[in-house]
Amino acid sequence: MSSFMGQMAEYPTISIDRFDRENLKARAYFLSHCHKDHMKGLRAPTLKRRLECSLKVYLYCSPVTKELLLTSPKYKFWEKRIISIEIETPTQISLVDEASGEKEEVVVTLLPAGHCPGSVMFLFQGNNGTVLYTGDFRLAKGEASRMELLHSGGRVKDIQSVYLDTTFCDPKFYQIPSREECLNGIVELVRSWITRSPYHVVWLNCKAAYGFMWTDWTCLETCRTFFIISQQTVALRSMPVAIRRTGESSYRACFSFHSSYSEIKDFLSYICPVNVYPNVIPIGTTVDKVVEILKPLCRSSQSTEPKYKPLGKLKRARKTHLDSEEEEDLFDDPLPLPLRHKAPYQLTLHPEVFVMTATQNQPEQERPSTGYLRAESMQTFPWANFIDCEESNSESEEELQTPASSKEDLGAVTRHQQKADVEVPQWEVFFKRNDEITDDGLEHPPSSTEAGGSQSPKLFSDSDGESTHISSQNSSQSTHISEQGSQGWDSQSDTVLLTSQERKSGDITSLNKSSYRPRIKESIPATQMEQNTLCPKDTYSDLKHRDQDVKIVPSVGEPL
DNA sequence: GCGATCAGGT
DNA sequence: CACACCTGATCGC
Repeated sequence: MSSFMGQMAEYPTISIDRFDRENLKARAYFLSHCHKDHMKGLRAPTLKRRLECSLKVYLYCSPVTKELLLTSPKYKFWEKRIISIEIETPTQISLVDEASGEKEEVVVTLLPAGHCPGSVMFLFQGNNGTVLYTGDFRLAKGEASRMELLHSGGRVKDIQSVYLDTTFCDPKFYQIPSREECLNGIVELVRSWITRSPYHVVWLNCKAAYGFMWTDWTCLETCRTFFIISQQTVALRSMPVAIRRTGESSYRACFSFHSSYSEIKDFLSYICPVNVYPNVIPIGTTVDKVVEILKPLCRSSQSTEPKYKPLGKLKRARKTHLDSEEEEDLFDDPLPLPLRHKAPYQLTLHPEVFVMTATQNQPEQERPSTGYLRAESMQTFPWANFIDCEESNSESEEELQTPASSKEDLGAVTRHQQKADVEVPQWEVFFKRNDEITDDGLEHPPSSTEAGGSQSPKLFSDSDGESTHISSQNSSQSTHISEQGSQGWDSQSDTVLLTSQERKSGDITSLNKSSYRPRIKESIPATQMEQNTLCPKDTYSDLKHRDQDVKIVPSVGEPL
């Protein structure tokens, strides 16, 4: 829970992620992402009144955040007062005091934060120095080094202060399975199930409201948070897959939308600011403890170090305080580094994946195996190798198969897929079923005859029943930017069934491609064009880095 | 009726 | 333990 009060020391007329109290006087508002704890006061009558009086006050955020925010009618009054800024596009903003006319210019750059859809960090540059507000972020080791706009002249920018997401800034969260590890684990688990037959489907039971306002698989994004408990962290460090079986038919994925302790340290030591301010004080720790951890990574604690160091040296220096094993490769490239995001940004996976057999026209006795999904099995599954997949399943997961499918030979999976056209299960029935039993919490499976022929009643059983699901390690509540709550959304949008149709249209590994790929100086969307005026790069005289294009937004009252 | 806050839940 | 919500109860305006 963010304890950031909204204002930064260097630019106190700006308010970020807080919209109450002192922030009601801000000259400009910034929203890093659409999570409620970063939106305090955003729809309060006091702020609404202020907007009506102060016509020059705007809210700046990413295009995705704007869309998400305006999805809720409760925030519609912001519609004409939100200016979306493209990712990685330095944009000049005028901070005007409406009473005195006093004006201050800042350049803000949005950098992907990897926390949830639309989430960004804000990099401010102006007369009071360069400051970085991370919001909530999950960045893998080395990702800061790949952010071009954090660099200038081949080295990291001179950053005065970092306002840092310290949610897991505690050694007990030293390592958390990476996005990629988690994703790979889930993808393999899903693959191992759905490739069995067209009737083996995966039910993604999504409680998150806005993970699914997109329409295809490449946007499997939710804002649910996964995290892991410390004891399991240790165990998982040796595991290639961040998934473990938690019940007869349930799996849990260890994942976090916040950077781990080591990732935080990696990030901060790379940025090496003069000051660092924790945005979050985790329960059980104190500001002092967090600062004690972070301060040594700041410039002020490294008096012997020159203010600027070539990155190559920085990289080597990092190893003195980071006992990391695998960062060699990440930092060997000379700067400015090309953007080569190995790990996708903003790719988040669904918390709960119900794996089940659509047993229409099939006998029902699928039997999920018990115990852990073996890490070794996962490892031996090449991405697009169904044969290996089946071999790995042959023992422990043999019981998963229906009698019908268990009789099939190893090549049957492919044939199944080819036959899917004529044997596709009636997915509508599942959804309908789901709707009907929603209030019962899936406790009461429909009769097999209702669902059509030999439809397995266990299809709708609870997670400990015959179906299988993957859920978070510590199930967390989903994010609803809509004030309507999840009920405000079609219940079908809360669940997604992965079927053979999807398998045909695109390999499941396309999940891996759903990355947000930041582009520098990308073309401006029409909406952006309407709002922002592109101006020559040298118009902002205070800008320290004239080699970068800067967009200027009309923040002083021009009708948008 | 509304918002703020808290407790308890996932 | 930790997130980011949810619902429901209570209180004050």
